[in-house]
Amino acid sequence: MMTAADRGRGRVKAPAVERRRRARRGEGERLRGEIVEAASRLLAETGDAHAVTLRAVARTVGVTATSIYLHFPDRASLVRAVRRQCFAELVHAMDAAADAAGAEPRARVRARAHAYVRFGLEHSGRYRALFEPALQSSAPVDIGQSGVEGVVTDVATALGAGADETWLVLVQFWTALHGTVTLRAVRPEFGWPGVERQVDDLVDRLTGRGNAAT
Amino acid sequence: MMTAADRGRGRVKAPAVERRRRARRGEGERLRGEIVEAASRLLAETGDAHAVTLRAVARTVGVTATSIYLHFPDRASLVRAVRRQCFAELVHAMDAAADAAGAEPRARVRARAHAYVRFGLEHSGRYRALFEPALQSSAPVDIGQSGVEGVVTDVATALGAGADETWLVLVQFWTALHGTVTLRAVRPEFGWPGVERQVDDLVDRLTGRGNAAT
DNA sequence: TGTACATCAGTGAACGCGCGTTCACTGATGTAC
DNA sequence: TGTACATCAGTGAACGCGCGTTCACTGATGTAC
Repeated sequence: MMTAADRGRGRVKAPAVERRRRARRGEGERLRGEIVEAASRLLAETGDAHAVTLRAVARTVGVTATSIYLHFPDRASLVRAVRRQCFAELVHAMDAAADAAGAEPRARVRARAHAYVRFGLEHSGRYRALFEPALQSSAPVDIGQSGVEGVVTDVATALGAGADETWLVLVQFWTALHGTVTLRAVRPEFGWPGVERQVDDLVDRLTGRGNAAT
Repeated sequence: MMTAADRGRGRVKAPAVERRRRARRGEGERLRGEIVEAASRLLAETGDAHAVTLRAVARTVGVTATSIYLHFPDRASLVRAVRRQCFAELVHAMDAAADAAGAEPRARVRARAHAYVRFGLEHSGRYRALFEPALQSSAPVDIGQSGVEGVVTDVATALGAGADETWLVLVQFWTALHGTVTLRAVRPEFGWPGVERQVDDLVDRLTGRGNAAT
C-alpha cells in the first residue's frame, strides 16, 4: 500500500522477510555481514542512497532496527561500511581485469577502463553510493590513495610521459569514465553509442593512437 | 536545534523568514515564481534534491506549505519546474559563450565546454538537480533534443567529420564534462589539475590538435 | 458616492506515515562447579 | 551427570521529528449596482 509520503519521496516498501534465525552463540558477528550485504542490496535495487534507512535494512535482514546498533553506533557508520565494501569491489574488478589483460600497458589501461565502466553500469546503485554527495558527510572513502596506484603505473607506462602529463591523462580517464557510467545510468533513452566502442575510442584518443611504449 | 533525525539524514532547518506579504489581486502568479526560485536556491545551498520539500520551500518563501498547492498539483510538478529552469539556464550559458567566441568552430566548441563546466561548478546544486537520479521520475527534462542542436553543429563543423564520428565525439565531450563537474564537486580534496587546463586539454584531444576545418 | 458581494490569495489544523535513536527487557546457550 | 548463572544475541515499545497531502476556513480587494 503506497501512502502519500511514499509517492512523494519514492520510497519502496521492503518485501516482507521472514524473521531471521538468531545466530548461535559466538557467531554474533555474522549479523554484521548480513546487515552490510542487505544495505548494499537495497542500494543496488533502489539506486537511492536515502533508501538505506536503518529500518529498511533491518526489514531486509529480517531483524529489528535496534539490532543494527549492536554492530554500528549509528546510521552513518553503516553507510560508511557499505561504501568501503563497494569501493573495494570496484578496485578489485579493475585490478583483476588488468592482470587478465597481460603485460602490455595500453592493453592493461584499456582493460581497466572497460572494467570500471562495466562495474559502474552493472552495479549502478552500488557505484552511485561511492560518489553520492548525500553520503559524503564524515570520512569519505579515499579513492584518492589506495585505488589509484595500479592505474597510475599502467597509464604512465603506456604513455611514456612525465608525471605531469600522466596525471592529466589519468584525470581525463577518470572523469570520462565516471561521466559515462553516471550519464548512461540516468539517461538510458539517450542515443548512446555502444559502451565498448566509446571506451575504446576514449582510450585511443587519450593515450594516442599509436605511441604505446613498445 | 538538531534532532536525531536531522543528524541522521543531513537535514538543515531553513532560516526563519518573515511572513511574505500577500500579493495584490491579479498578481497571484508571482508566488509561483518565488516558489520556483526558492526551490532552486534550496537546491543550490544544500546540494541535495531531497532537501527540496514542500515545507522547506514554503519556509524559504515565507508562506504556508499548503500555498504551494495553489500553483503546483504536487511535489513532483514543482521539482519538474525547477529542473526545467535549471536546464534552460545551462543551455543559455553555453549558447551565450559560443556566440561570444565568434565564428571559428573549435573556439566555439571550446567556449561551450568551458561554459558547461563553469556553470556546473558554480551552480553545483542546480546542476545536480538536472542529473540526480532521485529526481528522474516522471517526465525527464529533455536535454537530448533542444539543448544539443547548437553543440552538434559546432562539433560537426570543427571536426569536419561524418555524422557518426561527430556523434561519438559529442558523447565523449558530454560524458567527460559531466564527469568533470560531478567528480570535482564530490571530491574537492583530490589533486585536480586546473579546470581550464583540463578542459582545454580535453578539447585538444577530442578535436585533434590541429585539424580544425580552417 | 456608497455598499453588498464574489473572488482572489492565501492560512491553520489535522491525518497517517517512516524515520533515527533510546531504553528496559528477554530468552536461548554455553560454562563453572 | 546435573544445575545455577553469566553472557550473548537479540526484541519491542516509545520518543519526537519532518514529511506530503487534505480540508475547511478567512480576510483583503476589487467590481457591479
